[in-house]
Amino acid sequence: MPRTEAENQRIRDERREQILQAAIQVFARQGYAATKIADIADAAHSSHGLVYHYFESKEVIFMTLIEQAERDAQQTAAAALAQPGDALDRITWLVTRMLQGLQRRPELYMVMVQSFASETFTPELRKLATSQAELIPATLRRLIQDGQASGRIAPGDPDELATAIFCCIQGLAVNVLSPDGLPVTFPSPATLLRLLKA
Amino acid sequence: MPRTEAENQRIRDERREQILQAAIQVFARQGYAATKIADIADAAHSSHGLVYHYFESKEVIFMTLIEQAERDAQQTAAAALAQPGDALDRITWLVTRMLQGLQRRPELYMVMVQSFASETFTPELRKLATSQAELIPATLRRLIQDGQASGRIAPGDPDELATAIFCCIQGLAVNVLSPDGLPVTFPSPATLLRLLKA
DNA sequence: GTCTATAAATCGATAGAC
DNA sequence: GTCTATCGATTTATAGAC
Repeated sequence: MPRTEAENQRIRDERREQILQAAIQVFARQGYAATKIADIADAAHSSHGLVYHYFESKEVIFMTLIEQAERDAQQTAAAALAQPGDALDRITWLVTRMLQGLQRRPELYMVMVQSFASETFTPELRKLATSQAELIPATLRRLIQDGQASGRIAPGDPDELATAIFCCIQGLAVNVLSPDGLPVTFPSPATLLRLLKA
Repeated sequence: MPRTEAENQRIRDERREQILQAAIQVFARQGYAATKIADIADAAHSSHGLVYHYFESKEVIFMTLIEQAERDAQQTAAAALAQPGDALDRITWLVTRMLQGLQRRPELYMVMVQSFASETFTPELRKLATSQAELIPATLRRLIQDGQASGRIAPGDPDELATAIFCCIQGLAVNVLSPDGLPVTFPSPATLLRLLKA
């Protein structure tokens, strides 16, 4: 009794996702260049031939992950702006959410960091990475300006403050995934938001 | 007329240093794994054969740079603790110095980040990297505790605060060197130290 | 749908000429 | 002291069997 087409489709979808999940784990910890297709295949419990059956190249796999991360970031940014309350409430929500995301899935943040930290990627990927890298800081900056206008956030260059918060998040991503790194003490949202305290 | 031995030595020293400086530029921007010996040779205006005349392997070059960065960090940490004034003055000095270093030589910070951000290095190098990665946060933590004891620094988990400051520095290193990154607005020391404001 | 075998290209490292 | 030529190992990607 042959498999139905629907079941084949399900198997393919699962395998593809399995490979992507394996890839993000390895990319985040070894970096793109140091990651071999065989590493991804091993982590996905498949042969390396199968990886090429589902993806054209190593770069396409990475690109797929970056696109995924970008959609995630766009949703987060939009949700932050739509949050109830005033600007400070929205920033608090945004920072809290990113810190949570960082603890739950640090790999996603780490591949984003890598995507715009290396000169070796194709222009296409770099363009995607940089546009993404600007999204969160831009959102933060805007909210900080709003909060300063209403007096709930202390004065100071919004650009500096947004950069400080964003860089802290990125630095955390690097540290959490550090192989033999001692356990990182995550700053609470409240701690980070001291930067903005009026 | 043959070259004197002293002159030969000078030539060798210069070449070696030239290769190291070329290497740190390339490593910081492309990452260790993506960097080819040929890239370093090109940047140093030499052949790749010559690079191997001065260094055993690619890893030894990287290791040499990390050791250099580690000595630098140790001196900085020691100097911070020996600074006049109270704990807050010392932290201010330390943060200011790191931010300056980051603007003058971001490559040094970037290779440090890379050294403990990847699983692919030898245990020896990893050990060096992690011990270094702990040095600055530990110094910060200690100074924060001192400052809190004397009341000049606001209460709060010293570990969280030290992590936040340290991660921000590291995140900045990544962003400054981002290839097509828009110019990064460096937070001033005062901005960063809002985290500690009593 | 999955695997093994292999082709093709790349890169770290060495040898030897000048 | 510096370079070019080359070896050898690794790795991306493909072809074909099951």
